[in-house]
Amino acid sequence: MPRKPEYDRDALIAQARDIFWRQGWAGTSLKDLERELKLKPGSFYAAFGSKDALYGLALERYAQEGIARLKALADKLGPLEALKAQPRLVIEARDAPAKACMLAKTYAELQAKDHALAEAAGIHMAEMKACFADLFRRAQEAGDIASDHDPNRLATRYQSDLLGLRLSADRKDINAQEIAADIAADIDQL
Amino acid sequence: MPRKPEYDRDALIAQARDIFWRQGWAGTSLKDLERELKLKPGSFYAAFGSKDALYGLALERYAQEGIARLKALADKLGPLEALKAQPRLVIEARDAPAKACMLAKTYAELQAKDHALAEAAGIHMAEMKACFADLFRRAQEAGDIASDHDPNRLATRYQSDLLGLRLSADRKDINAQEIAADIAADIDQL
DNA sequence: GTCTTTCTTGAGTGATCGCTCAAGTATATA
DNA sequence: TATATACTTGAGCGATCACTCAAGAAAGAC
Repeated sequence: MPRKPEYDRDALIAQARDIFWRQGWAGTSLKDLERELKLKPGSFYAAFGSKDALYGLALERYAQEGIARLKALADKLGPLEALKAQPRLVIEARDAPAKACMLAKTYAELQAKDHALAEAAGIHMAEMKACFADLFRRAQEAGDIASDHDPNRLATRYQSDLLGLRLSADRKDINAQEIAADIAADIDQL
Repeated sequence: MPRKPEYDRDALIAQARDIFWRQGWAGTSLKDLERELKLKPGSFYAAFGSKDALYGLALERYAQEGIARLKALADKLGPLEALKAQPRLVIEARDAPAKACMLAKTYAELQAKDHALAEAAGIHMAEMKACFADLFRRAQEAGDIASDHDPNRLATRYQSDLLGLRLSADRKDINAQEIAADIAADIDQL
């Protein structure tokens, strides 16, 4: 009976994710979103409810796609090679709005205020860490990594290194390729 | 002839640094600063000129003290042991308003907008990186690190690892002590 | 004490923030 | 074609943003 929306909700969430990813939470105003998503305030609020709600959707999308990409990589290369390839891949993504991780940026920006979005980012980072731990565990089972390492500890260090790499990759005076190569080389030493 | 200000400018800058460090640039309003620094708007603007100007002073103070602390540590322990101790020290600082590096937080928050403060943060990070490179070079000269490594590359990776460590240290589900120990252990492998 | 200079105070500036809502418009059903 | 049901539009809401400025208070110079 009624008319259908003119926008593609999924595409708008992806677009919002890129804007938030680049500019952060406070750095993105509703004016920015309205202009980029081509939505008037009324449509925006009918579609998403609030700026925070849309940010939450964008964050969830970001995390889901990140995990899906990692799992696809592991299916293709196996756990060890996936872990070695990931550092290079995350900084080489040409169409990404920023090198730094959106989860880390969100957490860093909003944690001090105990914002719900910071908590959500933390949960997503923990999920990602669990994925890394799983890959390390499987690499051990495959005999590619010595069994005397704790996979959770390896994953924690690995994720920390990736966050640092991605932060550094946004700087012009940094050769991120070298860092990525060094992180990958560390995995071969295990 | 005139009257003297009632505030201690240096102390105010240090206090502002802690607030900005914790809450970020957009996350800190002038109301926040006025309340914490106990300055009315008039006095605030007479003393510092603008929110950005004070942030710049706070950032410079942060960077200077960080470098001074590192150099003092190197004087006390020597270059190799200083590099090994630094990861543990930065996350153990109990009175710090945040574990994450203020330079990195500033850069991540403001880089997308080409804000002058992001550029300043980038310059300070480059200075810090140069300090690390100097320590690696001296550790090589002392025979503590194999001479076939490029000290600049070691410094880049080391700084990246430290940034990741400090970001991770603000999370509750992370054992930052273990990451710090692993970073220190890596240096012994060189 | 008087004057001069500076600091302190806080009401108030215009701009922007996230957000609301009533009116207008388009479309699927009857 | 008529009606019901959404979607679209944009003026405008109160709150907060960074910031200003005129008036009052305090302290050294004389």
